[in-house]
Amino acid sequence: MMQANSIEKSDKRQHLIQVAELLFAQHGYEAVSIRQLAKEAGVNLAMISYYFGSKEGLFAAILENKIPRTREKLEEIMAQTTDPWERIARTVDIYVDSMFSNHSFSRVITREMSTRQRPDNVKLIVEHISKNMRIIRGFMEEGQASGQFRDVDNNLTLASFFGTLTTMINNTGMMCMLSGEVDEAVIYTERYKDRVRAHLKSMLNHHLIP
Amino acid sequence: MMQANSIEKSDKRQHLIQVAELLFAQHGYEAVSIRQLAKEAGVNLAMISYYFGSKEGLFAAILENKIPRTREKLEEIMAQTTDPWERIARTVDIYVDSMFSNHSFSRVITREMSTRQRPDNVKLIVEHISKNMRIIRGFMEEGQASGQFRDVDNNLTLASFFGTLTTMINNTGMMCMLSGEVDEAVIYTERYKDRVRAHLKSMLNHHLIP
DNA sequence: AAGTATTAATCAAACGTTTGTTTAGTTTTT
DNA sequence: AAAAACTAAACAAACGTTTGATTAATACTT
Repeated sequence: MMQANSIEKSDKRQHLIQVAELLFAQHGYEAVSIRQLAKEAGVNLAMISYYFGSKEGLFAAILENKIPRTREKLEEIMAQTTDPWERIARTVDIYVDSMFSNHSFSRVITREMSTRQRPDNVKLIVEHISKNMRIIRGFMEEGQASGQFRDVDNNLTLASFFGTLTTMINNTGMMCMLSGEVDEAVIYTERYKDRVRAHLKSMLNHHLIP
Repeated sequence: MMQANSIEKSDKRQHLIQVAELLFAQHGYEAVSIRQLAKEAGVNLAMISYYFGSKEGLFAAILENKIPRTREKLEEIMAQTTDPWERIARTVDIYVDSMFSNHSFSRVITREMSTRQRPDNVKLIVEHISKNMRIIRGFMEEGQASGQFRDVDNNLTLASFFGTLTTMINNTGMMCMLSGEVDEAVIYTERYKDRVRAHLKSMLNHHLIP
């Protein structure tokens, strides 16, 4: 009974987080008012300040739930494989998968990251992501140390990798117009994900391996 | 004094555009209020609606001034060179130059493009940019037709090209953290631009040329 | 176990700003 | 005198946050 209660409580808080994640993903952070949010979640709008202190606090709570996932998968790669190129290839698989599966929220994150507003959120995001990027850079450095990889500009290579994905996700409008496609949903199909994976692997392969 | 006034007046519209471009670039579109804008420009805030109809109209006026430049340069390439790879290489030069020189405003544009808000502006931007991208894709297709280029995924290659640049410009925070750099201004130095040019050319070269 | 005191959760209403836009009137140009 | 340029003030809507009261849950005392 004490357990049941605390679960219920954390459930409401969690519910608010889930609804917020969905709405932020659909319309962007600043486009969603806490009134809209509270209405959609079926709670009083004062509860947002009550639970999270502020709208920004709510956003931070969402982040806290989301970001650690990718890190774990990268560490899995480190544990399971040693070959530098295989590590890169699996990294591509992981990132395409996680960013396309959560494309709406990925858009919120990358958009928020590029904003100069709300520095607390920006700092949180940038720190997490660049930590992951350092791991990937480690993969490249190992390949270079063993002579399997070219001595490329690693940081800019990361920018190309990350930038390809964010462009696909944030600028669906442009990608569709390029493809002569009208339905944006096509971008998020499995078939398209395969294309992105193949492209990134091919490009990085020719870039990294002499 | 009378002369000075009349000159100022005829220039007032243009002055408003210039100040707005600067402020939007510095803080982003929605972060700049028309009050702040009018104050900075030294005009009454009603003049924005008077001249441009709305804040959004002002933004459109800025775009109208800015975007055509790159197109002209691409057409210059088409006129001056025929070798596919040389065309690509010169395209890299042009884009690195124009996006880094106007990095603040480029950020506004790419940010605005990825927003779902303000569809009129988005449409305007996407149409212009994807028209340019089509030209660049034409360069790649010619290289492929003549057998000099690999048969890569052209649209995704464009995403990598464009994404690399926008990531450099929009996510300076992440790039700095990766480089262990504290001063963001370093990203926009000539030395850095050279690095980006070299990276993009090298990557695209290995990607495109067998 | 019953009753009381404390704390947590919830709510409706209002707060004080800020936003983009419009009005109604004045000054300046033509 | 007609038209264009300009202004101060007001407008209505939206924003995130706070308040003060009410209900539900928990702890403590007897």
